[in-house]
Order: sequence, then structure tokens, then C-alpha cells
Amino acid sequence: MLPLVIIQTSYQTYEMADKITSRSADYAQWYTDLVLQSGLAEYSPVRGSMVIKPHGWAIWEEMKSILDKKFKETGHVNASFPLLIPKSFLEQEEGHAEGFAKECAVVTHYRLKTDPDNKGKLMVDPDSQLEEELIIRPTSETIIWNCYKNWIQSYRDLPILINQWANVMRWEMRTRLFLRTSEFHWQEGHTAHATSEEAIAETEQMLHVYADFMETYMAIPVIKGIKTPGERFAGAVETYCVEALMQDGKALQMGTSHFLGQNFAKAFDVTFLTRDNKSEYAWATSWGVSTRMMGALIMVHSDDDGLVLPPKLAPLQVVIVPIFRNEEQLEQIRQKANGIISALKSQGISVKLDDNDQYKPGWKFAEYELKGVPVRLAMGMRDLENGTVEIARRDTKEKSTVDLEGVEDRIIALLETIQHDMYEKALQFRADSTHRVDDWDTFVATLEEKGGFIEAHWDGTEATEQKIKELTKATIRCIPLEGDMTPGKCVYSGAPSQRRVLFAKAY
RNA sequence: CGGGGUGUAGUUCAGUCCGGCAGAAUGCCUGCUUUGGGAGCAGGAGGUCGUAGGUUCAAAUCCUGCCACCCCGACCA
Repeated sequence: MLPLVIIQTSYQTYEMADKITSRSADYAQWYTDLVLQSGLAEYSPVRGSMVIKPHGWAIWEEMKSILDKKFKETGHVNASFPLLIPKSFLEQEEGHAEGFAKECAVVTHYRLKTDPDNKGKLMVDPDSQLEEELIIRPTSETIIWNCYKNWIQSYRDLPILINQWANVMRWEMRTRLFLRTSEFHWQEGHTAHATSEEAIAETEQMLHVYADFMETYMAIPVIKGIKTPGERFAGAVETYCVEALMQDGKALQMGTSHFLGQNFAKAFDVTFLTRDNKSEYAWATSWGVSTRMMGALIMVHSDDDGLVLPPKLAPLQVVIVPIFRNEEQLEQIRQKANGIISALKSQGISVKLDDNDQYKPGWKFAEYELKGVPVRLAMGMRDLENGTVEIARRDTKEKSTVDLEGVEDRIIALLETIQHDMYEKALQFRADSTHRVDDWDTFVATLEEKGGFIEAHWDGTEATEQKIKELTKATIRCIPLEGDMTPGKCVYSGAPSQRRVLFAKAY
């Protein structure tokens, strides 16, 4: 039997795209239009869940492979734990149980049968009710720590540094493509350590791994910080996070890393014997980033013409559009293009020639801009005669005609320039959108008129945090790890404050 | 779960008020002409009008139930 050959088609599905709503007209609609029309994802028949289409999944795969490498470089290994979690496991850790109870999908039966009263229809077989309900994992701490109980007896078994790539489910009231869906894909690291210090170091290390990935590869500047008790992960002692600012001035939490203390070890009775033969509970961390990062990638960089992808995450980095009238001309262009393609591929650049003759060049230009391909080359007979090629960059839409000779080096340099410029542009936007505020009226006015991050003093109480949220819908995104440490007075209550924290309206 | 809205061609929607042959655009198929910023013309295929019932000579249209989805508010990576 012949092997089945699957041809990669994510850039070959041509459809006429409708107009994307402009960002200035309706930012939320722009986002939805862009996700749908650039072919990243579409709605599924089930409310709250989405289909991630090849182009969207290809970007996620780029993210995964880079992160996976970083996890392994820092000593982690991958494993896979079950999708279904016994309800009793979830009950073990009190804070955790309370935090997730309201958004769990529950499996109660294991069988269907044909409905005797309704031909051709299926019904849940009442005889198949489960003794104990199973929860579709909203996160995996409980089932993993149930395993760790058996894996950990001695300090010699520690640390355990495991990551899993998985899908999880949290039953959401209101959903948005990539940003909040009931089912989402992520990675969750779950580590066990002999000491508190080591666990905290792990938590911080992974936060830095995330931040480095987001800044270097996603070209998104992030603020590293810790969450207030009110915003902390259910079951954590301390939650670290990375926060980014979107083009509409709203913040997005891009990842979290939790120091779980001994909460889960105690809940699941995970003890080990130390070198001096004393029994101790293990120390834990967990950390995750999800397909939500796709939303950040879109909202930080893209424009009214479509996606703008940083070269380091673009599944296709360079596209060559030939301009031709007949097959002979195409063949001539193809020969020149093949030289460029092989030179670029040898440098690890992904590139393709779009020689489809069903669409005019103008159509292809618009299409690749919509899909976010960082660099586009156009080659026609005029170029062949002159020994030139037209080169266009997606982020600025600048076009220039350059000598064909040495164009490969120019492209490689341009990809680096684009990556760099995208980060700088986002950094500048964030700087322009970060406001230092010291009084309540300005605080409210700034949120209403400008949005963005607000650096302000907070008295440290949950009551004040809640009140500010009620009045302005802004939340404390984090207490930044770096930054201004000078004391002052709370912007709301006037009570003493040790330092400024970061406020914003958030997704 | 409260308030509002929508279910008609692959998609977006008109038609519903006032019952009377199932429509448009776009996409799809075929052919010819085009090709340096989303091409033009000609022909063609495509529907159980969400679903179940009721009223009527006649229902996409009126009435009732059910279902689904979307938008706005209370929870969240």
C-alpha cells in the first residue's frame, strides 16, 4: 500500500475575505474579524469552544516548540496525565476546590442508548450512572499530586520537574476566541521540591523563562510581578505573573507561575524522608501559558489589514509572488526564485513561491498581508530584465526594489530588523500608555480617557482593591518585581502605601 | 441566571408587518479574456425557510411549545 501523502495546505486555502472592521471603529469586532478572516480559528458547533485552524495551530506549534525546548533546557521532562479527575480529588485542597467548583464540566454517565420513545435518537442510559462523578480537568494539580504521593518517598526522589501539554476545560459564561474559551490548550508544569527556597527559585525561574520567550520571540514587552491575594491562583501561596498591554489600552495576563507551598502535599499526604530521616511535606510549584497568548500576539501587533507576525513565530516567513502572463514567463521567474528559496532554506528560513495562477498578484498581496507573512517578494518580467526584486515588509508596509544579487542576506537582515522593530514599537506604545497617578480624580479620568497601565499607590487591603474594581472596573494587574519602591499614600484611601502597584482594565 | 436580539443557499442577509411560484450578494463549478494592489463577461449547480405542533383552500410569513446561537450584565488562564 502506498503511503498517504499529506500536503500542507494552510497557505493554500484561498477565500475572498470580507472587510475587517477597523480598530478605531470597534476594537472588539476588529479582533473577531481578524481571527476569523485570517484563518486562525472559527466558531465550533459547541458554544464556548473553538476550532483552531491550520494557520492558527501552526503559530501555536511554533510557540510550543520554542517553549518546550526551554523547559527541557531547564531540566524538565514531559508526561501526560488523565483528562478525567475524580470529584473527590478536587475536594482535597480547600482553596483549590472553591476556586474551580463553579466552572467544572462533570461526567456522570458512561453510556448512551437508543431512545425507545423517539426513533433514531440517543438518550443517556440511566443505568450507566457513575459511582463517583468525574471532572474534566480545569487544571491538573490534584491528579498529579495524587501520583506524586506514590513517586516521592525520599529526598533522593526530588526534585520532580514535569510538564504536560494538554487541553483543559473551564466552563465560561462569556467566551472570546483564544482569549477565553471553555476548552483551551496549554502547558502546565508541576514540580515538587525538598525545600521552600528551591520551589520559590523554580517559580521565579519559570516566570523568567516565560518573560524571555514573550519578549524575544513574541516581540511583546511584559511586566513581571506578583498577584495580590485577591487575584491569586486557587490553592497557591504566591502567584507570579507576566502582564502585557494591548493596543486598546487593556491589559492581558499572559502567563502565571505559582508557588504552592505545601498545600497540595498536605492535601494529598505527600511526604518524604530528609537526609536526617525526618518526615516532611514536599514543596510545590505549577506554571502555565495557554493559547491565550495567541490573543496577545494578535492584539499587540496586528493592524487593520490583518495579522502582523513576528518573524520568529511566523510559520511562513517569506513569500514570493510571481507576476507573469504565461507559463514561459512563470518558468523564468521560477528559476530565479528557486535560487532564493534554496539559499534561504539553507539558513532555516521558511519560504515559498506562490505560483498559483488562479489569483492575480494584487489578491495574493492582500491575502499574505492578512495572514501576517513578515516579508513578501514580488518578481515580474521587469525585475528579470533589471536583475531586481521587489521586497515588502509587513509590519511597516514599506516596499523597495533591490538588486537580486545578495538579496538573501538582505532578507535575513530584514527579518531580524522586523523582529526588533516590532518589539520596540510595542515597548514605545506601552511607555506612552503607562501613567503615574497620585490622586483619585486623575486615576478615574486617566482610566476613562486614556486607558493603559496606571502606576499608583495602594494601601494593601483587599477592601480598597475591591472598591476600586467596583468603581472603575480596573484591577491590580500585579505588584511589579522591579520598579519604583518609594512609599506614598494610597490613591483611593490615602492610607500609607509601601510602593506603587500596576492597575489596568483587563481582559 | 436576568434583559435584548437572531435562526431562510457554503457564507452574509432580504422577504415575515399585510399568508399566494424561494430571492440577492458573495462563494462554488464550466468556458473565454485577464495578471506590478483583492479582475471582467457568459453559462451552471446549490434550500425539508432551526424544530414540533396548531390555524387556513394555501404558512418562510399568523399562533403555541421546544432547541440553538449572538449581544449586554453577575464568574475567570
